[in-house]
Amino acid sequence: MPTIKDVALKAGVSATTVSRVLNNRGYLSEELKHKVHQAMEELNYRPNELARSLSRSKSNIIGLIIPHVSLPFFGELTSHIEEHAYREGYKLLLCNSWQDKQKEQEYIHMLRASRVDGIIMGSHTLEVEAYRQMNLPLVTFDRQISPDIPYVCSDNYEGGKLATTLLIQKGCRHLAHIGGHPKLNILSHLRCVAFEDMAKQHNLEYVTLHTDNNSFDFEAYEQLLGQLFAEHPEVDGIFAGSDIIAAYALKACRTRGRRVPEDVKIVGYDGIMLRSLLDPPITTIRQPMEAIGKLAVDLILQQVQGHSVAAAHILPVELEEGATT
Amino acid sequence: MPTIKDVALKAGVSATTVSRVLNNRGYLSEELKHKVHQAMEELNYRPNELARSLSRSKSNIIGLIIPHVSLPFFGELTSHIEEHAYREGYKLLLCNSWQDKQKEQEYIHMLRASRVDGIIMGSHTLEVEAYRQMNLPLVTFDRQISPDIPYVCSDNYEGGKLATTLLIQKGCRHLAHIGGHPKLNILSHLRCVAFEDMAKQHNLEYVTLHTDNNSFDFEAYEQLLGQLFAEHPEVDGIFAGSDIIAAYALKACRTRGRRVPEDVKIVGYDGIMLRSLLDPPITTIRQPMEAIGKLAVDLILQQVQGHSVAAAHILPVELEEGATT
DNA sequence: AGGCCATGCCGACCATTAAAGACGTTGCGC
DNA sequence: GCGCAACGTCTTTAATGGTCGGCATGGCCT
Repeated sequence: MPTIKDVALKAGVSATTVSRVLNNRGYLSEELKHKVHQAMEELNYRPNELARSLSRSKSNIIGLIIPHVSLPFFGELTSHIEEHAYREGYKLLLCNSWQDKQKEQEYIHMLRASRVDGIIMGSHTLEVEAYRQMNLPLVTFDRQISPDIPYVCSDNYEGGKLATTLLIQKGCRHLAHIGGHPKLNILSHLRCVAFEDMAKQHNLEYVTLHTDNNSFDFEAYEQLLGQLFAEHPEVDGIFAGSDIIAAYALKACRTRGRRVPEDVKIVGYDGIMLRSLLDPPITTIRQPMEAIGKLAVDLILQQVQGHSVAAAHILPVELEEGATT
Repeated sequence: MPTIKDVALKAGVSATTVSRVLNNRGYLSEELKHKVHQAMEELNYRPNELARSLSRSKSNIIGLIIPHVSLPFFGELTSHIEEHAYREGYKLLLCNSWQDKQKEQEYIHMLRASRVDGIIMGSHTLEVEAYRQMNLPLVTFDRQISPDIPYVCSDNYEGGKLATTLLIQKGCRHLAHIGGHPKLNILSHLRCVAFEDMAKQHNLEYVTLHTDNNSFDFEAYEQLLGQLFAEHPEVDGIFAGSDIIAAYALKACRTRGRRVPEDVKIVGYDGIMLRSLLDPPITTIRQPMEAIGKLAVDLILQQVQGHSVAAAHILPVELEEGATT
């Protein structure tokens, strides 16, 4: 790989001058620019980003820690984040935490050592102190860590309210909610809170089920649904914490001969693209994933530029009716 | 962020000694090691990977270019690649090419500029020359670019054969294949070739449909299936080029009142985890994704270490029967 | 005395950037 | 018409944070 010196030699100027042409800094004659550009092309030169990063103390890399890219929601979110980051001249270092405390901590260390300019956290298993200590631009998704760390999330409460209200309005009298995260500091838990509030408000019976570990285990979902139908056969309305869970609910209904939406109505959450391959299409609360991804990147960039940013960033959700209600 | 000098000062030794402790080089007394480690901990010191990379001319970063992480197959593959890379001390820079020529080229430039140690390509829209020019450890997935660039793929022909044979054996007489990539140099096209070979061998009628652009457009799949059922209502066996396409096929059958598997049988390809949320579970040809991911990483590492590697790496597939056959 | 062990010090090196300096030409004020 | 600053253009030097090799310096052991 040619270096700046090779270019300098070929163009008959000093390395600094090449650097100045690269960055368009200071006084540069047209002739010189041309000469240098030509030399760069002939050598197929690309400036070494490692050296640039070291010199400028800025890597233009954003670290992304999520539970797992292969989860549809996080896959889509990652796509959007990557796209906006790239558009702004940033690269994305991907880390799958598997929702594991130790992995998450290791990744944080690794990203700090790599001098990433900021970290977007979609996985949060650690204690508050661990995040505050890292002393780096940070944005979390769906968790409020402390008043000075910005977070992005969808309007979880409103989403839960919309979903539950729809079920009630469509005539459901025995409601159930199945969610993934029982932890209170995870904002998605507000979906559950809203569900319970609505059910109480309408004096309806309701059940709430959660996976006990903080994971995204597909088998756990199947088990939970089995449990739900065994213990509460009267349930006629399910608000699922994600579209994936909704898909399992749909499958569980079909297996047990419950017709959807006639006998049981189902509402999901997220609005992942893949729901289009389910049949019937599920009703869901759509999160604005693209906006979330863009905002997460922007909040990192603003912090990088030294601006202070607001803590709460709650984006609106939208009810999208399919054929399961 | 503290530097090696800060650690040296705190421990009362020279920076060289700290570097020696870091890299376990030369003679080091236990006492010294302890002293230095303590200083590092107290300062929460992490060596600057940018500086190390620059100095060693090795970044320990692998670039991954794929069409899109949010496609389930690539999401899962990415997960495995990331996991194995991390286990070997490598980081992963993620690039979604959107199957776009220009983006792919830009990403290649960017990754070279970032001095990644190697590139895993799961997206290939460019001409052969573009790949050969990059002069970097490279591994491609599902495409043979040239005899000296190693590639990893599943046994596409065998997979196509297994799928088609199963359909025939189960009594299908009017076969159809729906695939995504009509390009011949993409190895997954062999699935289609095997399909046609088998159909001919058994003297059966068959249709082959492809999306015309080289994309993964979900709507195109739906359209294609509509076309298939309109023009060839007699079709009773579908070999889909992916599980996603199979899911759409399933949906299309249901919409049109064709029972699966009684009237139409369906076999997919890939074996993505998400197929477990489909109902009925689809029969599929499972690619060993974890092995593919691991191998791709290993092939990069071997090249990094200067070993020459074999070109072809074809991993076995497995037929997994669900309830769509 | 010679060999091993443990550390320090110096400088080159990686590729690039930032700040300051050099140098010939002009223009301006007095 | 002389001194001096400004100007445009490029170069020199130092810094970024770490690695690495060589060489020097002791102390301890045999």
